[in-house]
Amino acid sequence: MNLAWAFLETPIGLLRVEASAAGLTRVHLAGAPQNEAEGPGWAHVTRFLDFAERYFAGEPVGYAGALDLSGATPQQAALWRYVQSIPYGRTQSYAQVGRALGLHPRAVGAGMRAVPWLLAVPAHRVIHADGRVGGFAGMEGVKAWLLAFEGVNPA
DNA sequence: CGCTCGCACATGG
DNA sequence: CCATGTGCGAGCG
Repeated sequence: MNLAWAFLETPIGLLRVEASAAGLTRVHLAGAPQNEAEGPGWAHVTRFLDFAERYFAGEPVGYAGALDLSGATPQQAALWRYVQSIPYGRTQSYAQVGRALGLHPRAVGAGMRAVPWLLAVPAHRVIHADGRVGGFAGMEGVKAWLLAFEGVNPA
């Protein structure tokens, strides 16, 4: 697959944004920057960069561009699409998401773990039913930072 | 109250 | 096969 990518310095670290012609394929924290690569998905990359810059500037925006779901299972696709609809500054528990989609709470956690896109799919807005932040692929600090940044009560 | 245990689902290593 | 980004109910101090 011919991919395009770019890097963006943000308050939570260096972000690497990657996309195919179908949409974003990955958004994650990278150690060191590499050369950018334009390709079929470049438009998706720039669209995300625009969103990210506004997000970190404090605007209550959400990424509404395309995501490349070619590698996702049906459950993941449904779950991620649902999570993408959770509005800025709001949170929902794993159980709530599970009830909305007919999935076991634990299955929701499993699905969230596999989210390939930081920010594009606001996985950080899904927390424990009792208010605890929960895990975040080994980066709980990032999750807590994002929630605080959006003005969510620390709990 | 607070802590532990067991169970249920889906995914990735 | 096993350990997760969980929730809920039960049991025990």
